[in-house]
Amino acid sequence: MPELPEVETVRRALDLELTGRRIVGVRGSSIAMRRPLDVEHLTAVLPGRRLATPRRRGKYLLIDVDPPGTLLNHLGMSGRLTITDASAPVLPHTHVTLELDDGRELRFVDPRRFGLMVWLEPGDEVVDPSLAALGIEPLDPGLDQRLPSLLKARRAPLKSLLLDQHLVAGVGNIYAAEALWRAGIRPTRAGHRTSIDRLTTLTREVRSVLAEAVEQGGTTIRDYATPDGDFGYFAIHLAVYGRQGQTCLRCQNTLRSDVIGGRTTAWCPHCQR
DNA sequence: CCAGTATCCTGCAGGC
DNA sequence: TGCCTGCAGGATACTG
Repeated sequence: MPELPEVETVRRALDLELTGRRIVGVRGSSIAMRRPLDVEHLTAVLPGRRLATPRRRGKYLLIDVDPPGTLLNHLGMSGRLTITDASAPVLPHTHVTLELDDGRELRFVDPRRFGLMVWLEPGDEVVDPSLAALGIEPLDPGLDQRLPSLLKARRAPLKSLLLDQHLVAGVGNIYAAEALWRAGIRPTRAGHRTSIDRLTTLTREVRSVLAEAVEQGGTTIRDYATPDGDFGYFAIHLAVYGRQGQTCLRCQNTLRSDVIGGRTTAWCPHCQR
């Protein structure tokens, strides 16, 4: 579920709520996830350390602690992080709970187990295979300069290329569809058959749709980071995602949907060329 | 190297 | 009502 804006929103909420808190205990059970979850290991290393300001890379959350080390998290499709009082009921599929020194808990819930929570020693970050392979950070300067030529060099559909985390890190199925609609480009169009001008437009729309979504999440974050609440996910007003069969907001034609690279993609056949 | 497909897992909506 | 199927906002191993 979560794409870059949702992960960034969670990151900000964690920073606001938990930075400076000390971890006093870890609960959970080891289980197969995208990488094996090793709760014994987490229990061995985390207690006594304080939460520092978390970082984000693509859709990965890097929860730094002091003394230094990092809890690497990915929410997959169904993952959630919640801050609760210790007395709050434990949801099904709660895999890891960090007990904090103020009586609250940070819980990682992930029914589908496509997510990830692993410990990184200082220095592990640069060699971690997932992190090391990530492409451009879409909100960093340099995206405009680098992404169009990367897309131009590939023959796959632009929709698939936007989802490739090795090229640009953080775009998922929703925001890829939205950026293509904003740019007026059909999602099946091959990278190498698109002009650099249009790829530049697409690149700008990728950044703007992500930035807007982050902004919207950021403006309401305090309401969501309530002590017993989830961090909500924020979707900006969506023009195409999930709207197949409905009217295009730009040209009033009917939006359709196709499976591209195995992922359902809604788009407008009239104004996306 | 690149492009495309299968796969991991659970929950839920929709059809019968 | 219950059962079955397909699909879900992700990443990656594998095939050709």
